[in-house]
Amino acid sequence: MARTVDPARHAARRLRIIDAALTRFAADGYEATTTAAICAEARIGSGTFFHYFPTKADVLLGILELGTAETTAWFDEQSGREDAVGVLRDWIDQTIEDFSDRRMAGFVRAVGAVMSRPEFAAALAADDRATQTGLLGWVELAQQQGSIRTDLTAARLTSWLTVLTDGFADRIATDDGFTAGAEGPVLRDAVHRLLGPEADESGDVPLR
Amino acid sequence: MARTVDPARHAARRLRIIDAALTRFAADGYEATTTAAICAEARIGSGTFFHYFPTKADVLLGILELGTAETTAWFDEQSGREDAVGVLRDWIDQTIEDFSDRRMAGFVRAVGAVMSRPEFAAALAADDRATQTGLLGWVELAQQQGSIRTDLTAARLTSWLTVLTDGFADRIATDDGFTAGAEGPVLRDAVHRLLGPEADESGDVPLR
Amino acid sequence: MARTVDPARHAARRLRIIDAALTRFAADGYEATTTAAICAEARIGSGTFFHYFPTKADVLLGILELGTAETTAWFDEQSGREDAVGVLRDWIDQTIEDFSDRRMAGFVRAVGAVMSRPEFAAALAADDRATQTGLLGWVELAQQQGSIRTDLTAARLTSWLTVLTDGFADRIATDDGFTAGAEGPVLRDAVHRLLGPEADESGDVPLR
Amino acid sequence: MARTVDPARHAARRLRIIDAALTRFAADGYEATTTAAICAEARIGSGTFFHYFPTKADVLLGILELGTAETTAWFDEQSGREDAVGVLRDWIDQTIEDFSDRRMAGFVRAVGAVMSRPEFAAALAADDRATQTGLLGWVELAQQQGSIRTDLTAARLTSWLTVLTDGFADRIATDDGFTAGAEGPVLRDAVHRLLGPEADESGDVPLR
DNA sequence: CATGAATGAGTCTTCATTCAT
DNA sequence: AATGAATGAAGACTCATTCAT
Repeated sequence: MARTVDPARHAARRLRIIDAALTRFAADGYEATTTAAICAEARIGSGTFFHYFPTKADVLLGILELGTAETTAWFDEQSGREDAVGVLRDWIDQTIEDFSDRRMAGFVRAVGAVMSRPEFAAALAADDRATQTGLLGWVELAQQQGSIRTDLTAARLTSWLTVLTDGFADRIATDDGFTAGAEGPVLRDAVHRLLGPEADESGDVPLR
Repeated sequence: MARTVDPARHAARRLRIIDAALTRFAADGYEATTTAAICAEARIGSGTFFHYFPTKADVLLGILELGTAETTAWFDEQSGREDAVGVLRDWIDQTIEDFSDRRMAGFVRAVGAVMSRPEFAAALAADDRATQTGLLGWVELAQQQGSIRTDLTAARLTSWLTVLTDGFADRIATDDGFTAGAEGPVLRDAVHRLLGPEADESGDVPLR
Repeated sequence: MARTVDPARHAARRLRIIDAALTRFAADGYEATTTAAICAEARIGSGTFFHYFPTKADVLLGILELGTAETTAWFDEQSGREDAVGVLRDWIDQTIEDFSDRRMAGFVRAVGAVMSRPEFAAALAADDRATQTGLLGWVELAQQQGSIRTDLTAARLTSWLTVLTDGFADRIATDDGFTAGAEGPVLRDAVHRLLGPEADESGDVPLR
Repeated sequence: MARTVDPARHAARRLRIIDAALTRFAADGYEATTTAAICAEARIGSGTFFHYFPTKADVLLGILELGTAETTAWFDEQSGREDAVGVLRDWIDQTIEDFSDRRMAGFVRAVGAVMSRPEFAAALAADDRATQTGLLGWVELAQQQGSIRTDLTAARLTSWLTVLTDGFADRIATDDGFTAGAEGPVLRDAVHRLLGPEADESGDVPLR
């Protein structure tokens, strides 16, 4: 008789809206996506949407927080491992897998444009921090283990890892001929080259 | 008798609007930028804006076309050179210089979000094509000259060059501590590493 | 569970907007009427207006279509009658009654000015066709029955009936002293005279 | 050496603008006609337009005043004539000729929609008054001469003459198959029938 | 809880008009 | 006198959000 709110049902519906919003944001960008479009994608009424998220901005924040949480969780899972280079390699593989869903690459571009709004800037910064922080420890360890170059600080190397993954996502979003599947191995190789030991002043290397 | 239209004055004013729009787009994104904000930035009335550009979209297209034209012009200037690797090195330097204006990095992110609109997609594709085409010849030449790796096609290598520069721009836009000036040398080194000869199956390289 | 949309309520509201628009169009003309004025007249918010009609033009089209439907319905009701002249007389009476609402006369003038826009031209042509087609059969029958002149084709006579009614509407809209009530009998007489048998070359009739 | 203002040149240019405006108003209606369109039609710059007419409304007023003046002049020319019916017949012929220029019919419809603006209402009323006043004397005289019916006052008959001519113009503007040339004779006949002597209670006339 | 009709603030864009040349 | 670049007030329309059912 008592009306029990089913938390599982609530969470499922929330996720469904988040997924619909992710799809639309990735396809059209945040500003160009109307709440009506999200509702249509999620097959719900507009009233329902605002039951779950007080504003449109909150869905985006919800997505970003989810992403941040996943990143944090992933790194938590790795804790205890000894093979720093292995963790970094697994992280790259994870990134490639994430971007195999083309929506993801599109989404990353889409939200790039809303960084200017403070509400989003904070969430994006938190997301970035989760990745940077998560990586930093392993980069440091890899350096201590002598597995990777030490001429740059661990922090800078970490930033440069994201340079590669962000550029990878950009390219997937831009270029139909560039897919995570086909170019993933090159990404692995590129990271390897980036982290490799500083060159001995050997001879005739290109572009140095 | 009639007042002669001064084309120089017209072009100057047009450029001023383009510059103002670039500033606002970079800061707020395309959609979030109001025409009123562009007018305020350019210190003109709204009527004047639409005197120069029939719609808000046309300013963005104008900016993109300008960029494409500059890219094309730059590669035209290099024609006749023999040192493919030198051209690539200069291109990197040019890119670093471009992104020393932080607006540029912000702008690149900002327009990433509007790719979904066909009108912009075409212009962005043209822009991308100008860069890819411009680079392709030099990458091929460098390969023929034995200066860079040949295990990937010239086209793929070219794409990967833009992976690096796009990621570089993203990072500048995202991370206040990451500047074109400070990280430019690392970009040069990263390109060098990316293009370097395929590794002999030596031994213990990280992440391979 | 879901709230059932009440179609009656929707139709009523739609009609209310149409009525408000008719009032404003008749008073100020189509172009000079702002959507804000229609909303004020209908006591609704601007958003509601566009909820029912996607553009301002669509309200006008809605009004015209309603008029066309009413004309068609009226003629459908007459089908089966034998007294062609009676039908024509009733049509005149109906016209007089319609124009007893001065808004109607004003509205007719108002939309005359927008004929140039193709979207409206089509609707106005359809409206005109409904009247002409509806009348034509009865005019033909009246001719066959020998009740009216036959020196002009039925189609031309039909056109001339609308010359009279259009002119009647114009005059009502133009001249405050000219009302449908007072001049209706003259309209009936004028139609009678127009349709009367061709004059035998008798003698001294004016203006012939 | 002295710059003499050439009044003839000025008047000619003014007329050219009036003619251009008439063309555009007739085609598109007053509100939908932009000053830019008038300038393009007249092959002048926008600045020049406002040299001759302080506002867009003033061109329309200029056109209307010109029409009123022509009407007045026409009736002035007839003064002294004895054949009232002949004058009315000539007036009808003049009307037919005027509407042989389809622009005129379009123009009449076009301005019908702007009656609501007081500035125009006054000019249109003046125009109407010129016609009504001009006709009234001849209608009265024709009645005194026993040439036309006397069961309606001269003023009402005069109004009904314009019902016919207004309706005639409407139909020309509405219906491509209805031209002043082809239907002019019917207009003459219709006026004749309208003004003819009251029917003796003869027999079975239609629609009475 | 779920819905979608209603709302109005905010945007892009048009266009009559001004004014320096 | 003639021009057209510059202006900003005003209008059509969009869309996030509210709330009665």
